[in-house]
Amino acid sequence: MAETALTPADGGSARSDAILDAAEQVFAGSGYDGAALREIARRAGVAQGLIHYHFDNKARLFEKMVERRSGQINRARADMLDTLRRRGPLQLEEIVEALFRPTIETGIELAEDGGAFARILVSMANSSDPMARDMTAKYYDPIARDYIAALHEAEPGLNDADAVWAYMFAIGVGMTMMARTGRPKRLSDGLCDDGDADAMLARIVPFICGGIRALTPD
Amino acid sequence: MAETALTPADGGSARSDAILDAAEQVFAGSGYDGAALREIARRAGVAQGLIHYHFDNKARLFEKMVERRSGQINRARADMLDTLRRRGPLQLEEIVEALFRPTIETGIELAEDGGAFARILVSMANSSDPMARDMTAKYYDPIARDYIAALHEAEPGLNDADAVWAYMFAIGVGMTMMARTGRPKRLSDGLCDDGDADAMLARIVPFICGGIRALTPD
DNA sequence: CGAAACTGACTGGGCGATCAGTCAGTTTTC
DNA sequence: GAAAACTGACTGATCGCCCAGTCAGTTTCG
Repeated sequence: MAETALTPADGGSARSDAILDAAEQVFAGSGYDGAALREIARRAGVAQGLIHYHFDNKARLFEKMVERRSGQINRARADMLDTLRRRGPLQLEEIVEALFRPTIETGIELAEDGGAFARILVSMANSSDPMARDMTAKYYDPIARDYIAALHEAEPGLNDADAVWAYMFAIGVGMTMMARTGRPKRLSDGLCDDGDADAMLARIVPFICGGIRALTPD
Repeated sequence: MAETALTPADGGSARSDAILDAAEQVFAGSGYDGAALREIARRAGVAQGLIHYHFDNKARLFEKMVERRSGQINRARADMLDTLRRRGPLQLEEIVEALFRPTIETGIELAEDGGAFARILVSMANSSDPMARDMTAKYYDPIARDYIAALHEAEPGLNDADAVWAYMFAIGVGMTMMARTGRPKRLSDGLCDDGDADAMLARIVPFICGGIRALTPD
């Protein structure tokens, strides 16, 4: 199918997806409160009422958007961890790589996505408001527990509390990569580019692994 | 002076400060777009119009609020770095400690502050919107460059780009501490408490230093 | 046909901003 | 030294705008 405007003939789900895509862009650009449903409808090429028809209200639209992408991402993360486990004893570097790669690669197939969902994730992860907390708990805590367990396997010296801290700190470092603020470029006078996910990952993985090993008593 | 309501007789600056204090709480709780000037005025015990009289508009109020606290914090950070330098060759652990302590300690003298400004900082640091970017650049980039230079002194093997990455990653880890999402407690079934800044700092410092040393060729 | 998908005008409410007016002090005037 | 002029801080009613959400009516589909 070519890049033409969607019509009802394409079925409800195609236009639902168009709304979710637009929502991702607008929420990423303006934040939850700053985003306007009118703008989302405009970008999706759809009447505003259709958003309410498919998703009821703004909060549910946001949740469905998170549910869709986090589902893709976390399935990939779980698969990678599974593959690594079958391949042999878990290595710290592999775990950390598997932790981030699905997030930075999801959405890339969409033209000019610009890591929109990753930026939404960043603001969710750092927010203390109830909606963000509940959605993080619902969609990201289960996979987090898997990765914490994996850290434990790779570094048996790590105690229970420190494995959780290690995971939290790793996520914190990962946010630096996902937020795409342009600050590294500014601070390094052009040397560092936070738009190049692969280059960043090559620095982030050793940093996090070094950090975790520093928490582990020999 | 006792804890009575402020009146115009106390002079404009006392009530200006009350507005800035209230703004800190409300912006921290609801974000920039979610915060209502009406609510800020109510908390400050002041007419809404007074906010516009003193600060013109919402954006300028936000900036003045950031200016005030970041001034206190970054003066303390610069002083600590200065003291360390005079004491002898810079140690990585000392630098990282000096990087975060002023932020977590500022505002604590205010009763029940709850780290409001720190939470505002977190959302600013991770946001890619122009206002956040400009304010980070204006109020935080200068001190960031000082600390990047300090990392260079403590770890001469670190190249220019990696020193910037190291700083960015360190800030990312620090965000975990400032955001106060309650997630560590949830993921550890109560073991980890992100409300205890000192306990967190004791884990964060070795983690970051281990990470930086992993980036440094021997 | 009936049901599902969809439209767009509309509503009520909350928002940031405006502004005429009040008032306690301070300065100027005679 | 007292009346007059002026100042800066402050209030609260109000304005126009934009928002999320509603709904009666229309189109499309099987």
